Amino acid sequence: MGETESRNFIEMAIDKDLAEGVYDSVHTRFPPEPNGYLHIGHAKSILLNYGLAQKYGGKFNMRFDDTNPTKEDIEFVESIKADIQWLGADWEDRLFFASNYFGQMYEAACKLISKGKAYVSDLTAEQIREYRGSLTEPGKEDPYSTRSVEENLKLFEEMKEGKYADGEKVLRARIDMASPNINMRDPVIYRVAHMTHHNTGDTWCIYPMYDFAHPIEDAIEGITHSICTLEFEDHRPLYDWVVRELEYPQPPRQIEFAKLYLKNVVTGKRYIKKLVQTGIVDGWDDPRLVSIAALRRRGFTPESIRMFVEMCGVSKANSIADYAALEYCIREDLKAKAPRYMAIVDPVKLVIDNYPEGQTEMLTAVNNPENEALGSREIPFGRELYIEREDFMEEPPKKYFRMFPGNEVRLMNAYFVTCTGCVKDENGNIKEVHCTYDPASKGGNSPDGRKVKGTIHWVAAETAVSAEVRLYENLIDEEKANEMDSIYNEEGELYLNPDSLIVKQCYLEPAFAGAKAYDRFQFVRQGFFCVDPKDSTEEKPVFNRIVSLKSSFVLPKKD
RNA sequence: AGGGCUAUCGCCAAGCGGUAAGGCACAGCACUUUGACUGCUGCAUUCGCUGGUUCGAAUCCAGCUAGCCCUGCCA
Repeated sequence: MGETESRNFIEMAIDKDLAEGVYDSVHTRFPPEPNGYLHIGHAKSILLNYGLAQKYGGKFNMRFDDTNPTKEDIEFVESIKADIQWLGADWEDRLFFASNYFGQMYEAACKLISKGKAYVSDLTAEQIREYRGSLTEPGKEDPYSTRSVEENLKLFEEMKEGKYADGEKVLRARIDMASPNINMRDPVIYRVAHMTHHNTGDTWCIYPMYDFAHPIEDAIEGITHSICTLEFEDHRPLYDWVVRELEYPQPPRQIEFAKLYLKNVVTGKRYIKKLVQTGIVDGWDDPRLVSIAALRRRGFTPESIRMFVEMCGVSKANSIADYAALEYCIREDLKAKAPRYMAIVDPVKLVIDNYPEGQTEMLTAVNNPENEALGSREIPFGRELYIEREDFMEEPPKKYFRMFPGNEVRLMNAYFVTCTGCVKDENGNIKEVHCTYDPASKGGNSPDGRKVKGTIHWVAAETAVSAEVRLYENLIDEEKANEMDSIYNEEGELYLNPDSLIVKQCYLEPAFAGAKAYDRFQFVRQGFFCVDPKDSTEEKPVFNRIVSLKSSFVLPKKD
């Protein structure tokens, strides 16, 4: 914790609390409801909470906020745990379930009743809504709010015992029906729900509401700073009311921050579900989505996501980050970590006319010039190679310095070659490119010291490994979305990019053989790729592009 | 009688009364066995608007404006 380091507003609040002795340590938590998959927005919260605990030498808890069995499923518990672990947030031995506190929450509710701060109401959901008033009008007193403490205690116990049907009775906190803050108008804190809970089974038929349960969960675990998103700002007075009325000695403090949104990505569950159903994406982990699982599958590393979250910062202003920033982070992380191999995505054959027919030789290549530790490899070279179609032009524009008739270029890690021309098929499409090589330039340097402007990559035709490569672009038609300033049209349909997925059979050098799921590589001049676990086998890996290098597709400007 | 929050470059974001950090994006140059990477350069006389206080205001005050959130027995 350097003195000069700039701090975000949450850290400043914590510093103040620590300085004033409100707390003597920091204890945070990540409290998801197990009702879906985690996405990039959750990553911010996880990393923020975990990071704060680390920074202040405090503790970080993992807690499932499972107080509503109607929306939750055990299925999500495991996926959430896996995603958080993958991100590197370590809760050590502190994995909790709010549902394990139901007994204490019941006692807490009784305490409130005894203090005259809560009462059982027979109003229906609809009546409660009517009595609540509106944004501009105050609410009306609940006719049942005058019941005695004894009667409330008895009724609440009967609720617990299952004497009442769902919706028949609720427990409400007695606060202020005229409060300008609607959350304070005698909020419901317990409801009846005859339903099997994934953790507590049929033990309970009453369940606490978030506003009541959450502060208790935090207090029980000794959380000091309960960090949540902006939409809960209005709930803070209620949070404070609960911990105060329950008389917790060192109550936690709620601090809110702005969620992380990404521009032009689909996050709505409804939409994703539809995309899965219609087969436009292949699941919740489709690489074009931004769930943690999708990002992992696409090849993002935990480090890159951490970098991205740190880069975005923490504030209270609603903001939408560019996906480009995320891409920068993965490039930054992988550029020295991933081996750089040659692969041809859009092949055209290159024939070296003066190279002996039938001859092959092995050439040495460094795996990553920026990282010696990654070592080197041997690559087969021969008379016939594949090169990238865009690396040859019969009539080059200005400043094009790759292959064109008469031009000499370097085949990366191999030889200097001089282009002699090309062969076309009956439709005028280029079938093969021809050249001659300079045997003295083996390794890629000419003994006479002459230079070449261009260096291109290649794969020997005979030994090339074929693999499927999926080139992913944004699922959303960005041009349209930017123009309309929304990813949805008037009918609520997404502006989809029809070319968000392009599948290609590509030629890879033999070094790719045996690539395993989630292995990451850089295809020289084509970007970063990750082995997609879906449909992949060791014999036949399927590659995903993580992000292209800008220059890969840059052609010389026309003037 | 509505309440809460927010507003600094295309996108994030520092700034906390002393004269606009940084990152992404973008553009240009240099370097290069990846047109990548790297390096250098450029990119807000101005902080939503209008007044006020002050020697001095993005920072303090007042009034506007715009955006987000809140009327679940969801979280």
